Amino acid sequence: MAKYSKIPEATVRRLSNYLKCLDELESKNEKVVSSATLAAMCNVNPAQVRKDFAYFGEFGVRGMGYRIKDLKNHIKDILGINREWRIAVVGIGNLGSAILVYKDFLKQNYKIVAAFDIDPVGVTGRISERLGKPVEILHVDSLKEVVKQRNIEIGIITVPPQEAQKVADLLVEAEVKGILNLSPVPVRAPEHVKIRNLFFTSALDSLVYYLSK
Amino acid sequence: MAKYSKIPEATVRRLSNYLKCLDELESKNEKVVSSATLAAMCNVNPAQVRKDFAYFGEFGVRGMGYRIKDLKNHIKDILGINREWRIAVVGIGNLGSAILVYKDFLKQNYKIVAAFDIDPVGVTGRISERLGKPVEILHVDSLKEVVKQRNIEIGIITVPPQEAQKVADLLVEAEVKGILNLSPVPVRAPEHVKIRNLFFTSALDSLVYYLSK
DNA sequence: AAAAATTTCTCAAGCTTTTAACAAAATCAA
DNA sequence: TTGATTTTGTTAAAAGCTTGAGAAATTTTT
Repeated sequence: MAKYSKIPEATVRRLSNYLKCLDELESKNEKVVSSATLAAMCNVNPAQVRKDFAYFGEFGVRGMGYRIKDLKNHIKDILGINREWRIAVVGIGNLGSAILVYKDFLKQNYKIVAAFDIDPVGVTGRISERLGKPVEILHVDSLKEVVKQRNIEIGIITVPPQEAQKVADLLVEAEVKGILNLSPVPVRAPEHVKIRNLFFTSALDSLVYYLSK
Repeated sequence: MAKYSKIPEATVRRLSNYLKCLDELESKNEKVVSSATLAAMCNVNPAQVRKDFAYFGEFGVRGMGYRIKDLKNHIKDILGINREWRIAVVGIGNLGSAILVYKDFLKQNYKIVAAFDIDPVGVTGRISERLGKPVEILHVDSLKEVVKQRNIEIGIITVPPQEAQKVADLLVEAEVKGILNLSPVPVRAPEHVKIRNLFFTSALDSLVYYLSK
């Protein structure tokens, strides 16, 4: 991991993607995969696949390919997702509650260990009803305290746009390390807190750009 | 628009982002913005901002900057979002219903004109109750027919992973032009149908990669 | 009206990323 | 065991993207 000083951001994105494709292969009981096959699944160049892995070591077997189980572990190690990450969701509206019960998180090492809203009582009934079991939703006022108590490192923002920055500030104050913002406005934080803004409309915008030609 | 043959994908992503920041400026009653200011808001280099626009024409005024209103229109023209895009959402579970009522789509020219589920009756009650108004949810069996009737060009997939590819195939058959896949597995389609896979866990993966160092 | 200041636009240099090509190593077949 | 085949890992070339610097145009100041 010292051989290369800088890893392209695109490589990181692709690693996460390879992982998804490896899951797919594994579910089809494949044991081994070549860079060519994986590349085809991910719409990238086979040389790219090999190069992406080469940044971090030698994971393959020449003449054979990559053992899927091993490769998955290597990628998880690289990404840092071979351990549990404790997450808080802030804003339990439609999107927030969708995230709360999002099955895919459970399979990963992402664990939602707290949910906050400005109206926990009003919201709790609605959510619990929908889930068929009670979910503990706390008032945002307790965010700082609870985030620290529960060792939460990541916050997911699913509040309305006008509240998004305020919540981001709260999360920063509570000393989370990273923020995933799903509200439709960009939020900002000091250098030491990493932010990912994920906008549905941006995904559509870029899709539409390519449709329009 | 003939000066440059190929536009970097990163430029397209940034254009969509500039738009978000311009909205923000406009809401603060700003009329004009310089590449320096916009760059700072978007965490990019000012030269990058100017270059991104230069691909498509001359939108600025020297010594002054960019008129926000004009610039927004230019960007919308470039992206192709200055007209209405008609969308179908398939899979009205938690995430699907969140998307259905997602306020940000309404403000854009993205219009959800159909919703499908495998169990429209069971789901309708739940959704309508939550929205306080009845929402028409159709059976997936009618997808092809309705997509054509209603001139739908984009499909959003929010079904469980094991159904995702099937739904993608259905949408392709119904001749949509593009697909936004929010299910947690990659879906594939023939060349002529554009796909955007948007995975929550991928956003977290890349966030975590940078947190782990 | 002229000078100073500002800011875009353009060009080219510099840097990064991707791709191709090939040597090296392992597997597979005879 | 040997030879043929496969497929990785590596290097270097090619392509692509970002950035800096300066000319050109506009605004602001004097």
